[in-house]
Amino acid sequence: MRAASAPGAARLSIDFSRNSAQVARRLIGVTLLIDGVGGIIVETEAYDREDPASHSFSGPTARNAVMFGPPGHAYVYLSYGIHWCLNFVCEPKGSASAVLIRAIEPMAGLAVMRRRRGVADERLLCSGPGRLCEALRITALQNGLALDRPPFELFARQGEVEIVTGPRIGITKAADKPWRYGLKGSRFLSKPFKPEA
DNA sequence: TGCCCGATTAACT
DNA sequence: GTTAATCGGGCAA
Repeated sequence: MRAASAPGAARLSIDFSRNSAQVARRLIGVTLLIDGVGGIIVETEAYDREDPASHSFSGPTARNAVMFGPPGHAYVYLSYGIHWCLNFVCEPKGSASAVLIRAIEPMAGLAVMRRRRGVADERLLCSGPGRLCEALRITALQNGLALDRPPFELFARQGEVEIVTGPRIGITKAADKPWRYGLKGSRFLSKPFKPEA
């Protein structure tokens, strides 16, 4: 991955040559910008080909083709006929694994996001996969684009972050798998994590 | 070709 | 807590 462009910004330290669960964990705290609009990733979910809940479970199709391609690219799909969802494709290549970006903490372009979303509450701008795609204007146009060049920008997190895990949301298959990752205590999660036992 | 369902959200009761 | 909105993918016929 090439470093992000802004002067003085932390160099991107994550890569996608790992399985989706590891990438999902490492993405928490990373800053994602699209055309300069975005914020800190606070919630992700992992999917791979062995996973009955994954789009890639039944093999390659026109829709999920990007998942079977090289890592470090964006897989965007339409959910429930209404909402776009953004994923990052991971290694190992051919595993058709990806990480769903479920929520970000808005940091840049707040006014633009509010206009696109039609809501003023900061916590409702990007707290959910469909919401953040509307705020960042992600559509099928971004499907298949590389994440290491415009309009995408990724910045490594500043320090260590506390990460919580839990079952994924909105699925019926393999719903017990704890492949949801979140930034502990974040106010911008799409749903709270169950407190640790 | 038709039918069912979904990695969601917002507006209800 | 429940449900409508809304449409493309995937599978059966």
